Amino acid sequence: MRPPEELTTAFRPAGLKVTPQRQLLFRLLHANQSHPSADALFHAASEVMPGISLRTVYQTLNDLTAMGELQVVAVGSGSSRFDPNVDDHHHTVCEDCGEIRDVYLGDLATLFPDDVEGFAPTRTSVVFRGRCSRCATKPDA
Amino acid sequence: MRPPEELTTAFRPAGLKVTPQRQLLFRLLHANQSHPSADALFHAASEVMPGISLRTVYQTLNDLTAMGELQVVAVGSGSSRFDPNVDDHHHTVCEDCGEIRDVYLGDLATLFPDDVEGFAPTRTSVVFRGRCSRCATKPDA
DNA sequence: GCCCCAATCTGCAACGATTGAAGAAATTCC
DNA sequence: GGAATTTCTTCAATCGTTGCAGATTGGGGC
Repeated sequence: MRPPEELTTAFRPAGLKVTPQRQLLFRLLHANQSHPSADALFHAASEVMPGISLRTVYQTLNDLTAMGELQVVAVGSGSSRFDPNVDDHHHTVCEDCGEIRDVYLGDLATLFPDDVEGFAPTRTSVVFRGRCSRCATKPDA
Repeated sequence: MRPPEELTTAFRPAGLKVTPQRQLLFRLLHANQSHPSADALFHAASEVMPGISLRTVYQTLNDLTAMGELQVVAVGSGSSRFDPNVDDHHHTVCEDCGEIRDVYLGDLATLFPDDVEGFAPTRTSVVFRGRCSRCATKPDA
């Protein structure tokens, strides 16, 4: 995701308005590595701007995703997580606490088998599930 | 997933009862390669057994998953898809029609980078997104 | 074959995540 | 500063899924 200032100047030509709510969300998302859910972001935003609505958070997240500034990480159960890192990368997911982290892998071009007829993958996503370091050292749950 | 007869004899010792509803679902799921959603399965079951409830379908799917007879495939948006193939395998997902197919990949042990501190993946899932052969030849949407 | 108890079935309400719609408020361009 | 358009908030609705309650049924023991 581009820095807040750049997004500000990118929104206007696209016919989108730059509101205080959006600017706040730009700031909260920029370089955010926590892969927040819409709700997590809503709570973070509410601390700074009480009264902001969850609907606005969803709206802005969708706009940013449509513009290619965000990537949606679907980990399965629960809510979608949003990733301002739109590089070609992958994720680890902690099955205990839900923490998601970015992982960079080498070239995956050779991964897809030759014998799959008529399917040419455009995007490949790899998810590693396990326990994060914090949860691994916790007393057994 | 084991064949219906084996599941029948496996359920009883586990304190689970073998009902007509469950037997039907065993049959509908066995060797089913369509990765059906709960709802799709509900509709298929309803044709054979009108009056069967969606709740029962969910219940049975959850039981089978807990017993390790089914795998849940979370493709992101929409509903969970259930896979009676519990081999170590992966999936292609058609972004047009939602079709899911199984893909067998070689050893992925070397895929996870060494430099990720404190995370040891227990399960790795790879999803290839693109267009299936049928959708690829369709007039542009 | 019959009984009894535990497990299951159905129907419905409730839940979490997300989106639709309407009216009030704010932003942008001139 | 003003008009037009977008966006904000609020509230209801949707979708997928689960919780609950009461009626029903499978199945081991007799």
